Amino acid sequence: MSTLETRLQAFLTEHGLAEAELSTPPQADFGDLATAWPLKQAKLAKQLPLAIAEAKQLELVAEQPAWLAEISVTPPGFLNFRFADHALWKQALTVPEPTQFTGGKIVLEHTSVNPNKAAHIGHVRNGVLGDSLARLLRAAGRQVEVQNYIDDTGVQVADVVFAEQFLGQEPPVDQRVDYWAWDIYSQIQPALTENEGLRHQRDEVMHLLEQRDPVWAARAEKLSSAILKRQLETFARLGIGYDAAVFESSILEAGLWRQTFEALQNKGVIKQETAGPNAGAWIIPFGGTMTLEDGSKKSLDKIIVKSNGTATYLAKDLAYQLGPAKFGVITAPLKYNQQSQPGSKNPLWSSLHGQSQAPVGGAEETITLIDQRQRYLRDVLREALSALGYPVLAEHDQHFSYEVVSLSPAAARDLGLDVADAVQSVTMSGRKGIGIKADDLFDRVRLAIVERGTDANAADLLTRAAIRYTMLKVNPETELVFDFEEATRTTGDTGVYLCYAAARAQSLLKKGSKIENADLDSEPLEKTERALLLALSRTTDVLNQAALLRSPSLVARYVYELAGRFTNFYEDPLVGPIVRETNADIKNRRLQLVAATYSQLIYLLDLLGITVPSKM
RNA sequence: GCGCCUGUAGCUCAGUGGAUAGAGCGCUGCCCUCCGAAGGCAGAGGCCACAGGUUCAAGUCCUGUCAGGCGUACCA
Repeated sequence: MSTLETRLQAFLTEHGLAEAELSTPPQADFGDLATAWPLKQAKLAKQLPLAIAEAKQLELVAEQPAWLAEISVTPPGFLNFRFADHALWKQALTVPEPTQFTGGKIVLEHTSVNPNKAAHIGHVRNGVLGDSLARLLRAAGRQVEVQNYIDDTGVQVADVVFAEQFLGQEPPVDQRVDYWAWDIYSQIQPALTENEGLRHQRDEVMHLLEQRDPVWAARAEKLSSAILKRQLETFARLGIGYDAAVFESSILEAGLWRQTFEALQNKGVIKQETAGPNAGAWIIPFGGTMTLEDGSKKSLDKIIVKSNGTATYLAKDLAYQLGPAKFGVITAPLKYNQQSQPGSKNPLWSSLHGQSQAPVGGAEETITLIDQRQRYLRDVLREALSALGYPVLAEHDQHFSYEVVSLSPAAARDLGLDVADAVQSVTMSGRKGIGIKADDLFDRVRLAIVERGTDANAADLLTRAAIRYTMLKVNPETELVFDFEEATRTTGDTGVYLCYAAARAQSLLKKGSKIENADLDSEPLEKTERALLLALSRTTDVLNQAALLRSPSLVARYVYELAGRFTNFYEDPLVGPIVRETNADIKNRRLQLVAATYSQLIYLLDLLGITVPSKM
């Protein structure tokens, strides 16, 4: 069914206002939607905008459809439209559903935390955005496969495995392995920076991992598997699961990197430098140099294989992108094992020592969700795809970029850091061990919720709601300055408030008598009633916009608005208390509004991965 | 140097070229003998970083300046 907004747009197009853009008027009494079309036309038509508006008004009123109650004009030349209440009712009581998109499979990669440390709040932003985007795209009819890429052969894992040997430390039994690794990883960094010999040893470890040396590969696997297990549990607390875990080691073992390397050579995309600063390395030649502040010069070519023979992150990512897990233009077999995953009924296809075929990969389109620092690398990757002869695939690879999470000075001090007063925010750094671990945050948020007397099950769900909403309500391109006081808040513009609104609605429905065939138009609506009704009727339009822009944040902000409208209605002395209303028609229509609000809130919150506890 | 992102209330953030720039927190007052006070109402608080430009109309678009962050690493 077309929405009221699209019907109005079509109506205007029929009457020569094809370019009319609709917006919400600043005051509800002007109308439900308005256009400034007459103002735009004034110069072209050489008439006063008000005159144009009034002429157009007459023309439109002559053919005014039943679903429009009023077409009015306000200075200096706005055309305003008010929908008929019965049309709003019809729209609001229809289950919202975004327009269905067509297209092949989307492989959406998110989370992808290095399996060498505990997940921190920056990873949480990634996972929440990714999981919510997957839900939104699926609601809009797309087939989405969510992959978690496990970089188990990279330098970060090498660092911890090496540190484990070098520092002679074993993961203690009484401590979480991901927390232990977090500390070990940052502890080894200064030594690696200062001591070149040590660095060489570490590089040798990395080389052995890449060559799949049995001893070192086994060590790395033991560690990274244990850490990954913890990370999956962490994300499960937010209701985040995956369709597949694709391991870098399996990509190497399947020979995908070797094939990619050959293709890059054959197509002349890369070349080996014989002289200069990059001697011995394989590079994508961009040419040119840049001059640093100290006057020294640096090559702008991008290294694919280091002079010591190990591949860079970009190289392995290219093999992943081209291989069967994503676009599948390089067809070495990649096999999987089916596993259970925490907090999800769906199985997880894991490529680690995979043994069977699985319905993974074969993407028409890929979305890679990584923070904006990776922008340049994603651009280079797309350029390499193009150069290899896959310009269409390059276009079908999208980078969903978001800004990092940094720490407020208070949050940084909370970690024991010495922060100057003038500092605005503190960047997290895994290498320095500066950051807030996801589970630590969850525990603190949960504690704040439990302190209000919430039972365990509800507290878990509310924690999830609070965290997810915190990450979603902010525009992804805005740096998120994290603060404990704000994150643990249970009032105001929070996920808890959204759940509260839904819980109130549900409780009201339990107490109110059964909704019969109410005469919805028997008495005029109160202002807050109509504002709520109007919001309910707009939901499908908002979802369409959000799906088109691939913006879960848009949904999040709209849910807050909807919850606010409901609260205004609920608290309105002209409306409540509803269950004591004596006029049956009015009571029933109000309960009808509550029912619609409740089902829409549940539906929208589910798109955000938020489940409302029935009691809180 | 070059490239990308961001400058909106004390703080954290919303804001389709359109009408009187919004929310939460914090601050000041109110409101539970009535449907869940994790709520609501009212108030104070804004040269929308700055300067030009485009436009009937600019927080929004363009140019420049300033400030912050990030990238431009044989780290991912």
